Amino acid sequence: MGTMSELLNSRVKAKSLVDTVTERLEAAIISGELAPGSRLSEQRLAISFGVSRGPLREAIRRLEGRQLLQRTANIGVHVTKLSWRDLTDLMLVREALEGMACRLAAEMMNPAELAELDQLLAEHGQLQDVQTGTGYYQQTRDFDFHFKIVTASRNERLIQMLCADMYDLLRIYRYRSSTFGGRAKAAYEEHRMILEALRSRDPDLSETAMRAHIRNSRLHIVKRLEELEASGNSQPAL
Amino acid sequence: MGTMSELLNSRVKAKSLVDTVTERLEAAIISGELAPGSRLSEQRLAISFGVSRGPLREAIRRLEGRQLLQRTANIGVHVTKLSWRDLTDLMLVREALEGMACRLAAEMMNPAELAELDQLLAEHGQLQDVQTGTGYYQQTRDFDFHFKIVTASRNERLIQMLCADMYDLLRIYRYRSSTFGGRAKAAYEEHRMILEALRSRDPDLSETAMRAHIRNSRLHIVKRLEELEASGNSQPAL
DNA sequence: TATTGTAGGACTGTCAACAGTTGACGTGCC
DNA sequence: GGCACGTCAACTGTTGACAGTCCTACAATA
Repeated sequence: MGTMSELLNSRVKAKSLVDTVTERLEAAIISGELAPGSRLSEQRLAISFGVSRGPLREAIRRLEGRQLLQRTANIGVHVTKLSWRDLTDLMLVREALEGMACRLAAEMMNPAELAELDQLLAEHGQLQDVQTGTGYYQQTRDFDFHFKIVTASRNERLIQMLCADMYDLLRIYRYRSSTFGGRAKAAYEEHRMILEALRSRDPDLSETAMRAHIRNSRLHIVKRLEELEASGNSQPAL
Repeated sequence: MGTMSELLNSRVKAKSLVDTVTERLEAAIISGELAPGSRLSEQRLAISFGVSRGPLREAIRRLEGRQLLQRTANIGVHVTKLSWRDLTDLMLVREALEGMACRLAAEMMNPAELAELDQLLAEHGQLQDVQTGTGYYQQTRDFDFHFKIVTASRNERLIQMLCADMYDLLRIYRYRSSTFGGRAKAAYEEHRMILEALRSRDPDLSETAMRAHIRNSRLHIVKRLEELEASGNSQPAL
């Protein structure tokens, strides 16, 4: 990994217009620049991206296949609107997949990867918001931890599903809500337990720990949503 | 479910050319009409489908987003070639997801659905190939059973992932190998155990039973593959 | 006032043509 | 004979234009 040969072997990126448009569009969706549920006009988007409608349409089709966009015939495309129900559904899927990933990682992880995780957690532990327990435990950091574990599973399909598709969808929420906050300390402790399970190379324990962690996160979200709803804030539907 | 209102509310399907082409293309891939790994020419395909290249390209992009096709710039599109490793990777993902689905189903299933499952298994049990234990336990029947359980989970995301994406990919193998055969009786018994777990509404037991079932199936596949390889049949890489 | 019919505009769906790239074949030189 | 180079055909990438559809607004009618 990371050797010179990779630089030599790596092909010059012959990125087509469609590829760049896809990336740009995806970024716009994830960042919230294109609001969920909003309709987007092919013509206007094509002009603003500086490309013709053809490549744009093909980029749209690709994201349509990835469920980020939805098209209704003769009407147009809409940015997929995720309800709160969708979020909890998604978290259940994530619990299952990442539990499996953690199980596999327990068997596949090499010492170097374990050390990386250890250092990552050490850094997290010294952060102010984690120590006080009130902060938000920045999602980026959270994703870092999970990302490393998933990658260690060595299951390409699993990695693709979680790191590419799933995290993208979850990221959408980050910009829309503070749903994830207020659990920094607990999350950190759970991360530590997961690491310990991995270090002991116990598949069952590793899976259990990871699933408990994600389940807690989900339950926390549900609780926050109920509070939100009780306070009259009639669910902004994301 | 299944009420009149659905018929009234359901929009008339205004299927675009792209939609029909997508379906046709998908079917061709799943059925093996388009061999895995084979390159497909846009021009020829467009002519054989009787459409222009535009819609065809958009259909390709969609399947590309669903990982059924892969495109390399300026070279062309290839039907995704799944290695045996990919198959086992896929089965691990399926084990995780369907375990979760079965867990949820244990809580959500209504008596009618349980009765349906019961009848389905009763029919299976009377089939010749199941009784002798040597038959193939037709995948269609197997899928029927799993399909019903997954649907009962009431988790739209899970249903989409398993019933649409995952089963499609797995179906590819059906036409290429007899890998799944020779486990009819065992599979049937496992199905019965799953049903019993569901009937007792025990989430943990239900998940465990389903995961064991899929894990056994995976191990069986691995064993068959090893036999195949030992017999000099140097993995046709599907 | 509520409903129906109609015209206009904007947009999507589709197609045909052009430009750029790739891979293969054949030629010439060592 | 083998290797390098140049040419060519086929294909992909992209564009612009045309046809068909839907939505909106407004007018007419009961």
